[in-house]
Amino acid sequence: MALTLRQLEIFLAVAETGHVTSAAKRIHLTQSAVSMAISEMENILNGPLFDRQGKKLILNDRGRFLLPYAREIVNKVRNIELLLSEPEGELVGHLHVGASSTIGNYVMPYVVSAFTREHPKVYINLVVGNSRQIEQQVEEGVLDIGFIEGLVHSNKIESQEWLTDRLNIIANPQHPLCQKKELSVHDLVDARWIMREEGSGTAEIFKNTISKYISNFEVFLELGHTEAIKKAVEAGMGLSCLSALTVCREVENGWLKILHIPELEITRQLLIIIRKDKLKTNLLREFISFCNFIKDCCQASEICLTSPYKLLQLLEHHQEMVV
Amino acid sequence: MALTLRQLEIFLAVAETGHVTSAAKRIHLTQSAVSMAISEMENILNGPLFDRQGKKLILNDRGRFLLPYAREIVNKVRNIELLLSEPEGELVGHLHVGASSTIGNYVMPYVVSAFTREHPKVYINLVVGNSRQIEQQVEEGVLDIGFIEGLVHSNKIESQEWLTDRLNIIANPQHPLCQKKELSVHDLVDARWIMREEGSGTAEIFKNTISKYISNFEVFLELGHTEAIKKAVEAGMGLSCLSALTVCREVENGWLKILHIPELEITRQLLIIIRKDKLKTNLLREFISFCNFIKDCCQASEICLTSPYKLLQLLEHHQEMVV
DNA sequence: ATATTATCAAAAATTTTGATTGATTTTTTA
DNA sequence: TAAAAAATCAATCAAAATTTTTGATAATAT
Repeated sequence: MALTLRQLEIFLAVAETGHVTSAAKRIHLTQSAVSMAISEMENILNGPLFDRQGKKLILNDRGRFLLPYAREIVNKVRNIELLLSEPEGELVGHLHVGASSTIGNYVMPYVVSAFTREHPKVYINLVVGNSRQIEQQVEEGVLDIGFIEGLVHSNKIESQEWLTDRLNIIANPQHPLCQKKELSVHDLVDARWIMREEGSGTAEIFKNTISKYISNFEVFLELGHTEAIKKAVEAGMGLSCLSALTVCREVENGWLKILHIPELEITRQLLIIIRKDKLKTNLLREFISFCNFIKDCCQASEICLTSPYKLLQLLEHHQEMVV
Repeated sequence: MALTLRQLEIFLAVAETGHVTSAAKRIHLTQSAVSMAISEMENILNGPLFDRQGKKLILNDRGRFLLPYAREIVNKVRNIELLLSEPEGELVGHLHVGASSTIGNYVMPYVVSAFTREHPKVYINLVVGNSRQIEQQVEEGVLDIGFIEGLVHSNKIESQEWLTDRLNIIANPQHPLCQKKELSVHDLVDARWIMREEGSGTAEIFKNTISKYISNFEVFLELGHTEAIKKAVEAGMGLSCLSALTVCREVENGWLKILHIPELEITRQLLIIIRKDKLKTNLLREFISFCNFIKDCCQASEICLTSPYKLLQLLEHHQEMVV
């Protein structure tokens, strides 16, 4: 690669003015520097780019061919410099975000879409996996930031508390237990349970907790997907226990009902995780503060992010605060 | 305009290798020059482009944002240089050609050797992969041209039809079915099938097609390599279905026989793919026209490229036409 | 006669190198 | 298994090499 950007710039100036001297003035160089740069280019490209008509330099076919490319390339580099070097300017960048399954499927899509709506030049790549995988990829540096349930294992990672998730026991609204007020664990003895299969963190926590109260606790049906479980519960096949984040929309619409049982009020902390030694770019800092804002709002208003619409409401609020 | 093309090149090398030292080797600079160039860029762009993890340099969001632009710009300038600096006369250059497995193993070697025989100063690097990989590398600009079976996914790529491939059902010549004239699908009910294992495009197409006619279609033996399958069929272990390109030599020599079954006449289009915005150098243009010539000849004469010798015959014909 | 381009050697700026330092990773040893 | 030693790597600095730019001059066109 022998051509330089400088040469392309000089070429543009000459092509556009048609004169070496005026081009030199335009880009604050001496006439001699411009002349030499052009002949160097013609050397590199193995042939002339201009027809010399007396004192004028007029593009020949090769020069005409080069012109649009030179323009495009120079413009592109200028744009990039502007975008990346302006610290106060518009936010740009490619952020790699990871989230565990529940967060990744039920929360992050809204967060990501709201954030990119505010910062259209930002591209966010959302990776969904289990908490272990996400943590590992954050540690490796593949991901800039991760959102997980549960604990952090690596000592290279720092975490901060994000939203609090609640495990809800859900039932079809026509279910007999929904009619009763003041439920207790003992009302659940004869219930049929529909749960995620072995390996789900949510299911495990719930089984451990309820086993303390109900000795012969047994799962009636195991399903592989959260959505399938909700459908089964809606259909009245039994009860289940799922993250509030995954069921709040159905609850709002009255398709499912939550059974409040004092002994089984299980909450768990969602965490934001980042490598300790990670240098926070503007973009990353901004994204974190955006997430923290969402956290504050959710805590204050007990709102659950059931729709992009709700998040947008929060955002307007955010805008006001910024202004 | 502070950034230079050199810096972008260096940035690419570091981003792609993840290390300063290996990047330096790749572009024939010292470790120190590379290190300084990167920090100079980070200066110009007012912030880091990499996370330093011990000895590794991993792109951060700003670096990832820059990467595709850097690639594009560097590629563009390289293309322009190549194109404009190419002298008339003897063809020279390094062509990067990719081909999917069948084409790459059974067709391209002949094409490449014939082409370089005509143009001894040309070096061709032939990469074999699956169609997906080849397409991606053509899109990235790693490959100048690709040859694939199946469809193009990227909208940055233009394709043109090349040879037509046929799936042939093959049998040992002593196989009872070879004695019969006028075969139909129903004659295959009791056949033993030897196929490529799960994941082979060819095997998949065939299974889908024959399942329409034979309900309990079952594979008797799965093997990992095309050559192994041919050997097994030659040994009389059963029938198989393979691309005509891979079996035509054995068929010509009488080691295998093709069973023609009207319902199972499966053909598929082989494609030549190139980035839409690729500047075609003399070399690339010449290579494409060479491939098109081969296509025309194969269509006209129903010849299958079973040997370098046959291709040479075609070439003599080509020479005549040129002269 | 004036203005302009091309060319040359000298000056200025920049890129690259070689050597060194400090950190991290891998291998060896206890 | 843990500690010590060796090897590897990135960053930094000053010197060297290279490239770019200048100032002066010759050649050419209006």
